[in-house]
Amino acid sequence: MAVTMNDVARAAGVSLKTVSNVLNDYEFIRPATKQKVLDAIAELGYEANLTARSLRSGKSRMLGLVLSDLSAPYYAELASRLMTVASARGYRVLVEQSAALEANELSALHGPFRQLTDGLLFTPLALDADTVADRRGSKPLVMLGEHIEDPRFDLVTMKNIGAAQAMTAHLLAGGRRRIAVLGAAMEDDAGSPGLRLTGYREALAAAAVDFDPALIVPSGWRRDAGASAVGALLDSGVVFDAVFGLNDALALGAMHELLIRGVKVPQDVAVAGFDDIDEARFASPALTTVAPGMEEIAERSVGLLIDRVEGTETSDEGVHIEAGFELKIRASAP
Amino acid sequence: MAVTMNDVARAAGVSLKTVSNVLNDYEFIRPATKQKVLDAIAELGYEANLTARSLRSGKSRMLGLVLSDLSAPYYAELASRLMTVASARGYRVLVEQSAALEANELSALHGPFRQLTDGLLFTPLALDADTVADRRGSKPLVMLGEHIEDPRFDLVTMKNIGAAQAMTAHLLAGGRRRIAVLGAAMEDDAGSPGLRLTGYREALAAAAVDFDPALIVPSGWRRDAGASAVGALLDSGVVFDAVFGLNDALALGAMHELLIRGVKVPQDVAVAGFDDIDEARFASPALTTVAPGMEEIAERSVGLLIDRVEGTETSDEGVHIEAGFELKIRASAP
DNA sequence: ACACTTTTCTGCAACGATGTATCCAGATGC
DNA sequence: GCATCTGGATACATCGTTGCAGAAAAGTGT
Repeated sequence: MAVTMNDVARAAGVSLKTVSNVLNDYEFIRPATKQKVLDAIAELGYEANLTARSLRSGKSRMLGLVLSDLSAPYYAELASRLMTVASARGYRVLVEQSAALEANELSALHGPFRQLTDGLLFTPLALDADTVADRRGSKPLVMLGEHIEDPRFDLVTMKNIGAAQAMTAHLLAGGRRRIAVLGAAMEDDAGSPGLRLTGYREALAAAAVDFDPALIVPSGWRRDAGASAVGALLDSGVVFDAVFGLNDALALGAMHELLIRGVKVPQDVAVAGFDDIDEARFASPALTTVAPGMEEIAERSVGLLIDRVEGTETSDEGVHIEAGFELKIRASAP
Repeated sequence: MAVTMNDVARAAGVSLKTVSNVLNDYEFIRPATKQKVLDAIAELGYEANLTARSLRSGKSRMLGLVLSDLSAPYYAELASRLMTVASARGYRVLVEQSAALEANELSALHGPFRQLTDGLLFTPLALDADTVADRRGSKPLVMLGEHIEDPRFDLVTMKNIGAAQAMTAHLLAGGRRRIAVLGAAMEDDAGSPGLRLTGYREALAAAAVDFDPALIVPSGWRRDAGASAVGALLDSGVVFDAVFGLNDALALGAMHELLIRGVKVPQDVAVAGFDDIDEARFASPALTTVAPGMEEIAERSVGLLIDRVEGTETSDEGVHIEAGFELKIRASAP
């Protein structure tokens, strides 16, 4: 059916292996021979069989991306960029959605997904460092976005603490004193929510503003979670003059609920988010948020992973990359 | 390194082929033998090598999804659902972004991407039917979302015309008479923009409202395009009392621009969109839009493609599925 | 002309699974 | 008692590549 290397070899009057050598840029081939082979390839329309190549070589030129939910705007934008960067280096990205469930994250690390890829970009939400470290096999793994402080892993992340602190400081500078935080559990110390909450507390401390646990509302990270979290807060009668959503979707959901209930943004309550998804710019009012250097994260994480896969990067300790951030001050919290 | 079938065979004291037979549910195996094999598999932690299986069987259990840009919210939500549906049937989805460029769409149809997958879900934006029909190989292809009227292809789409007509009728019923349309070129007849524009014109005709070409603004389909399109319209001095964005991102960008410029939504100008992405519900004001049956589209397109791949669906003519739609009337155009 | 490198090309085995053909043992039929 | 059948297992070839080792050809030095 399909044209194989054998057909090309026959057409070019050389051995099968010579065709392989041409395709793999083997050094010692006479230009004339090479040309014969290339001509035969062009004439027959030969395409290398990637599956066979992959079986033989053990490489698939695919990178795995494990995240909770591709429909979340931050992940969608990140995935899109990661694919573009990977593509430029000749790799494809295979996405696996974990729904932030431990079982799914485990199966992504251990199951067939791992086999199909040369390395993994992993956003752990349910698993802890030790569990991840126990994974079978030894394919490269780059942690993404989450801050699992562990020298065993490569990590590309953002300045969660610093950025949250800067944003909180901005809200404080705007005269806000009762800043509600949506999306973090109090006790939660690892992962983005905990880190961002830490940044928030540091900013409060620096400004000598009291920390009030009543302002901390645990919730999911989607729009509907933000809406119901802020709704519950309003219902509870807790007074607040700003809302810091630990991601943009959350913040936008919260802003929607505030406006629905007649709370003016930013006059009554300022709203800030985190991620700077495209949607934030076009919200009404436009959402003040943290741009966490997604471009940089995409480029460096894919770059690092491919370097690991190809053996270019060899350091024993995990490489640790932290992208810079930028505050985007917009109408929702000027 | 990895455990192979051979190791299992040795451990179980049977032949390699018997292990294969157990894994492939071959009928005639003594329960005792089967158990021995299963025990050995469990003990050694054997996992079938998907690449080898794929080389031998010619199937990869991967479906390709070609779309313009995964970061566009509609596509992100669709891709997420498609993956979930495919996963339930034991397939993975490999995404390829075309950026709506002809070259990329062609390479998705002809290049290595085709090889890696058992079938394609294809959203053609640049290619026409004949070009697609010319593709090499004969792997199943299901057209997605776009309405390429052609019996050669399977197609899962939405009621573009009917839905646009219903939405326009709704705006007319609300007393709007100067409804601007963003995202369509006048002459464009194929594809979603053209079809939705047709629905718009039909609704105008049914209500005996004159069609004014000045109200039709061609533009891209992203938020920034919507913002600049409506900005240009305002600047041009054309009078309008409603905006129909041919997708939600566009409509939301437009709404943002209107509000920025002090135009009241919906009092001065009503805004409607198309797609019902999650963001629409939480916009301020919430966006009136068309829910195009994405759930149904995801389920039926993946179902159809897998049926083709597995040979369950065998009709010679392209199967044609049209999902139902629903108007979501919200505050932006009550 | 001979030994010795270096360049150029080739054959064979292997990657890890599955399809086809076959073989063996026991049951069945007459 | 011998041919026939069927359930249960196996051997071998095969999918389309690449790694390894080595052969053939070409160049080098004396």
